[in-house]
Amino acid sequence: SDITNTMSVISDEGISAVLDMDALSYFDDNLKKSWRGRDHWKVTNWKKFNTNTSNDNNNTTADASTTAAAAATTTTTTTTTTNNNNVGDHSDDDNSSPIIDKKQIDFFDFSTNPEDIIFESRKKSRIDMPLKDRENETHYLLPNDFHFTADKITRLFIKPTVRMAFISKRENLKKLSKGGYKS
Amino acid sequence: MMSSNDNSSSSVINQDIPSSSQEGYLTENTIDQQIFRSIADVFQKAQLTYAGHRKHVAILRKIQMKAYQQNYDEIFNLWFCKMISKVLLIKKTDPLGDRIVRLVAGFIASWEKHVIKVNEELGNDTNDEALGFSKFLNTFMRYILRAIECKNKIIRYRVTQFIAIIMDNITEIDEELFDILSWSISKRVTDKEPSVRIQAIFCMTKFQNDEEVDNSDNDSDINAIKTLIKILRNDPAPEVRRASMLNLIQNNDTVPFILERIRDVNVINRRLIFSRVLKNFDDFTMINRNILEKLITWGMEDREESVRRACSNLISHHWLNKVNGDIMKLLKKLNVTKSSIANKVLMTLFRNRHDIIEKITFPKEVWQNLTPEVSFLLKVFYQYCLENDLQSVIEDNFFESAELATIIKLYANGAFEEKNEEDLFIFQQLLDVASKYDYSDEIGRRDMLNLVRNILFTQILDQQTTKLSINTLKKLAINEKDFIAITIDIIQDIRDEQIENGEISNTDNLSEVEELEENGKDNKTDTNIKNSLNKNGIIGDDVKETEDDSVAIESFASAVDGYVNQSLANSSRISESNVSQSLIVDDLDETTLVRCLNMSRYMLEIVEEPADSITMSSLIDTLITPAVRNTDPDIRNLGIRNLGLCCLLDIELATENMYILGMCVSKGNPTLKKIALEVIVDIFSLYGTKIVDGEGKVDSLSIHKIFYRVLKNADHPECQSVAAEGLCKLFLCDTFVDDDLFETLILSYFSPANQDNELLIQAFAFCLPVYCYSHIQHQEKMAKIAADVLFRLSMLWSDIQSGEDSSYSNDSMLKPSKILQQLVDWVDPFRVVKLSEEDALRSNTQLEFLHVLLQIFERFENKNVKKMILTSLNRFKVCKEKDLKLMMNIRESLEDILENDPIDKVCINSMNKFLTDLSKCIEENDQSVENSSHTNEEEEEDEEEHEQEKKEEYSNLQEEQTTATNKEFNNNIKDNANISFIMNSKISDLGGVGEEKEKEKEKEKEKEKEKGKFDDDLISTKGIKRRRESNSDSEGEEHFDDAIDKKEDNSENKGLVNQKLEGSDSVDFRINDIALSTTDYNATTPSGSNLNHQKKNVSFAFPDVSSDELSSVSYVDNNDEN
DNA sequence: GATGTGTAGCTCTTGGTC
DNA sequence: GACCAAGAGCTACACATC
Repeated sequence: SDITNTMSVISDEGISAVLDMDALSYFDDNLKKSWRGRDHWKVTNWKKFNTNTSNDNNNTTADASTTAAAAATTTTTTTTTTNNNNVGDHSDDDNSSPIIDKKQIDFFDFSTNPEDIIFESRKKSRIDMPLKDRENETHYLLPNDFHFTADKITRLFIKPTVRMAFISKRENLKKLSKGGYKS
Repeated sequence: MMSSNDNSSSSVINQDIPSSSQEGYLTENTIDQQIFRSIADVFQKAQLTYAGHRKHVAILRKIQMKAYQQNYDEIFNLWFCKMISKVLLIKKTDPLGDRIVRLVAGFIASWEKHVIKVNEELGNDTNDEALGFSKFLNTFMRYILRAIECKNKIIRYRVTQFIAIIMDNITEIDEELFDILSWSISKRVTDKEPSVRIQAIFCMTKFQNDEEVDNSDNDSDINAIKTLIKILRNDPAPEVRRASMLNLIQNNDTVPFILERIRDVNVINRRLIFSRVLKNFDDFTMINRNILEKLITWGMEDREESVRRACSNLISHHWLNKVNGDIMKLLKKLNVTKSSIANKVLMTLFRNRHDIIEKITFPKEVWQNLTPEVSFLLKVFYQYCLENDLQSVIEDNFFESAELATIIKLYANGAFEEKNEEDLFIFQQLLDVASKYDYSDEIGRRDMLNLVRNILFTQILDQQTTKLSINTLKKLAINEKDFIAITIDIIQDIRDEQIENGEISNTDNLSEVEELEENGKDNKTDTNIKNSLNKNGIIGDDVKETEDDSVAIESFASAVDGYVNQSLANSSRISESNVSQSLIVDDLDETTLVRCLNMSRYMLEIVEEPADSITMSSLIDTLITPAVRNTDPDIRNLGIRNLGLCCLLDIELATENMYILGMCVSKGNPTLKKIALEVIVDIFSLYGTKIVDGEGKVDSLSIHKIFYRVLKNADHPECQSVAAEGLCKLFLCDTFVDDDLFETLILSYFSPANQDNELLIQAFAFCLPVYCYSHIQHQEKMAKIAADVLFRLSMLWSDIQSGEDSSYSNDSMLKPSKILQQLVDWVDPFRVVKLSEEDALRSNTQLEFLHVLLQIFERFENKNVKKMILTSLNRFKVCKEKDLKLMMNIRESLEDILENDPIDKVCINSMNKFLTDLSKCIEENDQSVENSSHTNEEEEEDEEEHEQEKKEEYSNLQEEQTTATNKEFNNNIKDNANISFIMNSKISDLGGVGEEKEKEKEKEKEKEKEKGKFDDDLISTKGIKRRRESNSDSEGEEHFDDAIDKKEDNSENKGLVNQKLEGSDSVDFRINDIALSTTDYNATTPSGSNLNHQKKNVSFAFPDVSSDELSSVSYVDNNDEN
C-alpha cells in the first residue's frame, strides 16, 4: 500500500514494459518446482502466460482437445483389446510369459507347473540394491528453502518496502541489443 | 499339458482328470483329488470378489478338518501350497492376488483363533489342534520362503506380501521358523525392487513389537528398529521411506527421525507427517519445542499447497478439537511468549474456522486484566480483522484511541517501572495493535504520540519494539515530514541528554573536526575522490587484499577517513548553518549510538520521500558518519546500513558514496561486505547507471570488478549469493549489460566450487530463468554466451572426471548433457513472457546457440561430450519461420561434421533426424519467401532486399570473412550498430579508429584459423596489446584503477596467468575489447570469425570466474606459467 | 536414460445416512 | 451439521519399454 516506486511508474520501454505483476506471477508459478536448482532441475512444461489474446487460448484449447481426443481413442482401443482378452479368458493359455495377467486364474489347471518358475535358481541375476544406493548422506531431505519469488527479487535488499525502479534507459536498451540477434 | 517326466516329490502334478493315472491308489487318490478340487474351488471363487470371503474361510477350515480326520492333513497342506504357487505369479497390480492373500490371511487367523481357544480350554499348547496348525504354518511358510530369492520380482513381491500379512494375523510363531523368517526378511529389505522392500518392511515392523514383553527378543527388536530408521533415512524410493515412516514404532528414540521426514523430498511423505503422524499424537506438547516450531513453520511455508493444507487442517481441526475449541488453552500450550509460530497458528485458525471469529469478543473488563495469551490473541485478531476488512468486528471489540493509549500506558508502567516481563510482553502486543490503529480522534492521537515518544526517549528497547514504536510514530504523524522531524527530534534529544550527562570534553574533537575540514577542502579542490584515496594507499588491488589483516584494516580506516573528509566537504554547503556540527563526536556510548542508529534505520526504512536536506545531512553528520567511522563492527554495519538508506532517498548522496560503499565491499568484514553490496545493488536498482561514470563519479568498471571478485570468492558464501542475486537483478532491469560479467554469472551457477552454497544456487535457480524469459533480448544475450559456457564447463567436467582436477569430487558437477539441456531450455523463445507465438517461432535464440556451438564443436576435446552434443541436437527446435541463412549454416556445419568426424551410429541417426527436419524447414522457408513475394508486390522489394542482405551476409560468413559491413540481421538494430558498448562514454569517441584496427586484426585471425592453426597465446597477447592501446587512448579520464594499470605496465607483461588471477584487470580489457569490436560483431556473429573473438575475449574475461579450475578451461595455454 | 503409460494418493463433489 | 461412501479428476511418481 505504501509503496512508492512500483513497477507501474516505470517507463513503458523495454523490460519494464513487459514485467508487470502478472508476468511475475508467471514466473512464480512455473518456477516453483525448480527452486532447488541445478542438480534437481529437469525439463518441465511451462504453462503459457495468459495473455488474454484469444490466439493463445484457442491454440491451447485446440491442442488440448486434440490430445484429449487422441487419448480417448487410444483408451477405447486398449479397453476393447482387454475385453477381447477377457472373453478368451482362462481358456487361452499364454505360455510366453509365466506371469499371470488375466481376469481369472484357473486353480484347477496345473498343466504348467508354477514351481518351475518360482523355485528357479536365481543364478547370476542380482536381486539386491547396489551398495551405493543403500546410503545417502542427504537422507532425502530438502535443503533450506529461501523462497525466492518474483516479488522478492524485485524489491530492494535493505528497504524491502520499495521496489526496484526499472529505469531502463534508452541507451541501455541499445547496449543490450548490441551484438544480439533480433528476429 | 502335463509332463510325465515330472517326478520331484514336492511337485505332484495333477491333472484335471484325476483318476486316469496312478492305478492302485484309487481310494487315496480320490480323497486326494477331492481335497484338491475342494480347495481349488474355494480359491477359484475367492479370487473374484471379497464378498463371501468369510464363507470361503469357513469352507477351507472344514476341508482342512475333514482332511485331518482322514489323516490327509499333509495332503491338504500340500495342495494348499500348490494353490499358492499359482498365486505367486499374479502381478502386483492385479487385485486377484490380493484377494487370495486376504483369503489366506483370514484362513490362518481363523485357525489360530481356534487353536488359542482350544489351548485355553485344554490348558496346553501341545494338543493336536495346535500341532496341526503349527505343522501347516511351517509347511506353508517354508514353502513360500523357498521362493523368496527368486529372480522374478513379482514372485519375491508376492512371497513377502504373504509373509507380511500372515505375520499380521498370527500372535505366535515357532522360534525356529521365526529365525528363518527374520533372516530372510532382513535380506529382502535391501531388495532392488521397492515393492519387495515395502513388503519386507511390513514384516520388519512385526519384529519390533514385543519389546517390553520379552527381553530375549530385544536384540532383534532393536535391530529391526535400527534397520527401519536406516531405511527411513536412506532408501532412495519415497514409498519405501513412507512405509518405514508409517510403521516405525513411536518412542523417544524414533520420533525425531520420523518427524525429520517433514523435509522429505517427497510431497506425500511430508504431507503424511501432518495428516497421519502428527494427527495421531495425543498431545503436541510432547514434541520438543524447537522441533514443533520447525514443523509448523515448514508446514506453513511448504512449496506444495497440499502440505500447507494438511498442516493447517491439523491445526484448525485436529488441534482445536483436542482442546475442545478453547483457544486460550491452545495458546497456553503454544507458550505464546516464546513461540514464533503462535502467530501463524492463530492466523490459520482464523482463516479456516470462521465460526470461531464470531465467538471472539473482548469486553472492557478484559482489557484491564490482560494476560499474555489474551493480549496476543488481541493482537492477531486485530491484524486479522484489518486484513479482512472486518470493520464492524473492530468497532465492536476495540475502542477509541485515547482509551487504548491509557491502557498501553498502564502496561508500559508495569513493563518499564516495575520491570514486569509479562507486562512487557503485553505492552509489545498492544504496541503492535497501536501501530495499525485508527487515530482519527485527535486526542487519542496526541496521547499516543506523547506516550510513544516518551517511551522511545526514555527506554532502551529491543530492536523489534523499537521498530514497532517507529512504525507507530509514522502512523501518528500528520505527514512524512512530521514523522521524520519527530523521530530525529527524539534521536537528537537522546544525544543531547547523553552529551549533557557525559561531560565530554569537546576541545580535542573540535580541533579534529577542523583538521578534517581542512582535508575536506583539499578534496574539494581536487574534485577527484580517487586521487585522495590513492594518496591514502588503498587501491582495490588483489595483491594488497592478500596482505595481512592489519594492513587491510588500516587502509580501510583511512578510506573511511577519506570518506568523512569528502562527506564533510560536500556537506559543507549545508553544514554551515548546522548548529550541531560541533557535536560530531563519536564519544556517544555504544548503547546510545546503537539505539539512535536503530531508530534512524527503522525510520529510513519506511520513509518514502527525502526530508529537507538540512535534516538529512544533520542526521548523516551527527549520527551516521561517526557510526561509519566507529571501530565497533556492529556499529559500523549499522552506520553503513543507515547511510545506504539515506542514499536511497537522494541520488546525489548515493553518487557521492559509491566509493566508500565499494571500499566497504572490498575491505570490510563479511557482514559489512554484504550490507555494502546490498546497498550498491539497491542504489543501482533505483537510479540506474546515472550514479556512475561521470565527473567525480565512480567508474562503472570498478563496480563490475567488485562484483567479479565477490562472486568468485567462495570464502564468503553469503556475499557471493548477494552478488549473484544482485547482479541478476541489475541485469534483469538492464542496468548492467556486460556480456562477460553475465557469463561469469552463469558459470558460477554451474561451478562445482559453489555446489554447497544453497542460497546462491537457489537465487540463480530463480533469477536466471526470470532473466531469460523476461525479454527476448535477455534470451539473446544468453544465447550468445551459452556455447562458451558449455565449452568451459565441459572442459572442467572432463578434467574432474579424468582426475586431472582433483579439487572436486566426480559428482560435484553437473554432467555436460544436463548443462546443455538447461541452456537449451533457457533459450527457448516459447517461454518468453508476452512474446507472441509468431515471434517465438521466428526467434532464432536457440539456433544461435546451436550455431555457435557447432562453430566451436571441434574444440571440444572429450569424445563423450562431442557425442552428447550430437545426440542432443534434436533438443533444438527448428521450424520454417527461422532465419534461412542461419539454418543453412547449421546444416553446413553438421554436414561437415558428418563428413569429417568419426561418429557412431547413434550420433548419425540423431544428426540425420535433425538434418531432415532442418532441410524441410529450409525448403519451406524458401517457398514461403517466394510465395509472399508474389502475393504482395509492395513488400516484395523490401523482402528481397532483406533476403539479399541476409544472403550476402551469409555468404560472407561462409567464406569466413569479416568485412566491415554494417548490415544487420535485422534492420531493427541497425541504428544501434555504431553505438559503442562500453560503460564509459569517453572511450566511445575512439570507436571509429579502434574499429578499423580491430577489423584488420579480425581478418588476420581469420586467415590464421583457415590455415588450421590457432595460436591462442598470440591472440591473447594481441588482446593485451590492443587493450593498452585503447587504454592509452582513454588517458586523462578518471580511472579507478589507473594505478594498477600503470603498475602493470611497468612490470611489463606479468604473464597471462597473473592476469588471469587478477581478475580486476580483465574487466577493463574486456570492456574496451567490446567497445572496439561490437560494431562488426553484430554483422558477423554467425560466422566463424566470431569464434576467434569469443575465444580471445574468453581468455581475459573469466580468469577469476571460479578460481583456477576455469583457467585450465580457458583457451589460453598457460602451462608456461605453471 | 529417455520415453510414454499406469497408478497411488490425494482432493473435491455428490448423495445419502445418522 | 457431521459423517461417510462413491465417483471423478488431478498430479507426481512408478513402471515398462525401447
